[in-house]
Amino acid sequence: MDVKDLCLGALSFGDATGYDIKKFFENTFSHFFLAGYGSIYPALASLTAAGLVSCRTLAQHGKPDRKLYRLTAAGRRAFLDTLRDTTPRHRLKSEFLVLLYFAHLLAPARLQAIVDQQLRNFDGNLKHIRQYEDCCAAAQPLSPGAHFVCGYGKAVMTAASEYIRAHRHSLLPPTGRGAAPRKLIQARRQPVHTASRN
Amino acid sequence: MDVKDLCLGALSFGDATGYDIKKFFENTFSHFFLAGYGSIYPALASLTAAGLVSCRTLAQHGKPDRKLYRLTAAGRRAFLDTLRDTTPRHRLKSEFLVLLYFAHLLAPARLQAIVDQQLRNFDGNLKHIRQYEDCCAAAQPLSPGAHFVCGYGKAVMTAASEYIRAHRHSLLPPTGRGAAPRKLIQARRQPVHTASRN
DNA sequence: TGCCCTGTATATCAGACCGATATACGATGC
DNA sequence: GCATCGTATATCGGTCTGATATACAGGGCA
Repeated sequence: MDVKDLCLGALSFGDATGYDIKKFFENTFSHFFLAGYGSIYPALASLTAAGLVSCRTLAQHGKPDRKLYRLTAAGRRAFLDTLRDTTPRHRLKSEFLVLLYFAHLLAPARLQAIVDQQLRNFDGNLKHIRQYEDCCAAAQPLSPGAHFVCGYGKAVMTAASEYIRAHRHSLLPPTGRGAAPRKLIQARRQPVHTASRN
Repeated sequence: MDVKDLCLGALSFGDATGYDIKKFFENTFSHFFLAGYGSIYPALASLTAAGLVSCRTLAQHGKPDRKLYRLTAAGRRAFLDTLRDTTPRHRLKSEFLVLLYFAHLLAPARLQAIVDQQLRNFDGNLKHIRQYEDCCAAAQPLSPGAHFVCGYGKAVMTAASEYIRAHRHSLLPPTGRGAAPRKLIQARRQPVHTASRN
């Protein structure tokens, strides 16, 4: 199950350009799967070469041509095969937790900043899911699958936030009154720099 | 923050071989960061070339030589810099949730098998974390960071399991008595095939 | 008017990562 | 006697990541 398969899945809901597909991933899969243009465009080229999608080019004034992709019969079959045969993985990669594992090497202010930032990220993601649900539900009821994965995201991120809020204090040194804690590492104001994921 | 940095972190607890480092990742970071030999050995080679770790070779009878790596002063500094400067990411990649999003294209039996397997995976991971805590705590108390990330893993995976158990029924078609649900995709017995991650 | 930023839309590229595979041998299990 | 597991190294093709390039329309703003 790679980006190619995900593109087939996105196209199973209707024709789309690479740009649209990325939008779809961001709206729909943001909390459990993301792909950048660097994955999507090569994937679409490869799918076209394999005859799993067809492509027609729509000229535009000024802007680059839109390339509208459509699932072929073979593509639809290939996607169903993937759904049937994939052994699904489920994997977290968290530099946030790595950093906290090394809490003993972090300055308290830095630690607090990291934790606060992660809580804000969870809040943002939760808000995004709620908006997605509301916005889609306005058009037509969410499919059971979509509803389930949104609920999953909300449940897990809410639990994560609660755990962090309840236990963040345990990461700080015991703060023995006056026992000035050595500053191991200076905290540094960080530009909020969200990775671009082009 | 890449595998190189994680290797520096692992070596901050003492000298180790590439093999040891992988074991360390599996024991300690399994639920939020994993790296295979294909990442670790090149990383160690590159760190050695950069002077951030030193390496001495211990001959063995029969088996390949052990290459024991040690953090240099420069390596320790580089690691602390990374801890101070990294903007931590936190990212889930779940084919499991992708599959469930497309529940409408899955045969009910397949759906059940996927969900059951994921619940077993969570159970296994939870057991692993508990064992790690018990086993380490026997030697010396867990560091606050280690304790926190273990608790995080347990909280999140418990919440995920509970959510799945509570809502899995919503993924099945409304099962109108006798309204034989079309079998869209046959379920297929899968060899339990856990990815090797060499 | 000029300037910058955002949104639409394509695409490439170096570097990192993933998972499979190869090699080798001792010990353990059946 | 043979298979499997654990120790220990390493490479490799294929994929993914994140930065960057190009190009123009439209809106905000001074």
